[in-house]
Amino acid sequence: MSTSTQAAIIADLESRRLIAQVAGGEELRRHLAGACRTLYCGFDPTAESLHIGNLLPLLALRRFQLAGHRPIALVGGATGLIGDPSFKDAERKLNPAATIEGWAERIKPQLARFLDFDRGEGAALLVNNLDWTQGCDVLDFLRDVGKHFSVNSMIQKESVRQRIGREGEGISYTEFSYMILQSFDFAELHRRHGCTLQVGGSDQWGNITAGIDLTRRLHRQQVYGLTFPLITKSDGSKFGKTESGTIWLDPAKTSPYAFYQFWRNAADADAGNFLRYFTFLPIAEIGEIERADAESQSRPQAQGILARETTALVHGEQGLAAARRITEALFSGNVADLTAEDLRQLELDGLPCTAVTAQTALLDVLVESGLARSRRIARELVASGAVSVNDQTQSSANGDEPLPPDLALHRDYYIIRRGKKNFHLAKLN
RNA sequence: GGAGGGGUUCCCGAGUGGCCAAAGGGAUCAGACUGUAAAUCUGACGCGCAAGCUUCGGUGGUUCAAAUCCACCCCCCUCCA
Repeated sequence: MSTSTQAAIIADLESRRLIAQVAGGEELRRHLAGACRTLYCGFDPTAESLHIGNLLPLLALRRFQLAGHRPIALVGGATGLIGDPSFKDAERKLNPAATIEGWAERIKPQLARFLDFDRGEGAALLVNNLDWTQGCDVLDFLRDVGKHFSVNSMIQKESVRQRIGREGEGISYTEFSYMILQSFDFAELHRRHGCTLQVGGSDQWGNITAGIDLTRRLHRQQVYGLTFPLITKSDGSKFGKTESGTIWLDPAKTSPYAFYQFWRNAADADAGNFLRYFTFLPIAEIGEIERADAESQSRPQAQGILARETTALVHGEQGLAAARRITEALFSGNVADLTAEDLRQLELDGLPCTAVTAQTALLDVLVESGLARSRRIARELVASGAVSVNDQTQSSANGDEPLPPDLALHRDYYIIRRGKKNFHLAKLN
């Protein structure tokens, strides 16, 4: 690995607009040049799977590794027990320790998937901060670590200020201590593995700088920090959520098809940035895509490329193939052309499927499939012409009728559609 | 422990005895226009085909009638100790 590559990581991140804040500035750039450095990013187990909000830092670790550095993915088995209060407007309820532990175990392989653990001096590491926090003696911790923190400066941090200053919500001592734990992680990773850089979302700035301070005080060593920008959407809505909720990385929770569709539906104004943030395409190529889309009067290419790249990254070529098969079948084809095999494959590929009988009324199919929340809503949808079965728009008259048997594709399947892009398979049995 | 302020439909937030399934905003859904985009416009948004039924932290009470009044309880916030 050449020197220039290792140093170029910062320029690459800059060109992708991935740098929000840097602790160390020019010094960090020099530090990264010419040697394989160790950096880390933490991921708390707050659910049974990571979600696309975690994708940006995860991919960044990979970018650093590709540039010749050594990434450490940290699972917050300990910090997950406490809960990060940063920019959260309310105290969160504690989950049982066993739950957190289970989540941590499920998250590990998701982290591992993006990193290379067999790469000589740059080989990635997967650690759990529970390993050095669990047996920690309270008195020792307060004396050796706590003494380095000033509550005065802790309450100044922007990340917790709203919880302390404003009316409405307070902050427990538990959550307030989170910063100390995360700081200790950084210092400990420096001691154990020579880690000199922590990266994270910009909401982590306060925790990262606190860790830099602690490492200096504890080990008299200069370490660095770098944060990524908060991902925003052009319309101001929250990134990473859809009607159906969070976009997870676990294919059992968000199918590759749903994942693909999420990206495919990115707004024009966001697509370019998302390509920079979430793919490894060269920056010049991304610029070219943007230029072409801006000039062309027809449908843009960016979203399709974005969806293919990200889906392949997270779900592999097989997942991508499945996602594209479903997309092809539903959006560009004539469903009548689908073979029995195709339909079976759609079900296997993860298109949601519900079993129905020859007696189930359309309204009930809509409710059972989750396409409508209640029969009353289902009725409304049908009345407004939002529901189609095998490409045939249904009218109110059909609501209480079962799906006509002669309409079943290959005697077995119906493709139920609500609105423009919500599809569901109904299987006759 | 003391004093004060609160808990309303997914969220924010009005409502202080009937006109309340409950204002307004947001989110969401659908339709129109499009390109599976954005913006815009229209409609829906507790459950029910309907009659009607079930909601306003919990329980019990007052009343012809309660989200609104009373009692007790639970939870949250602020300040003091």
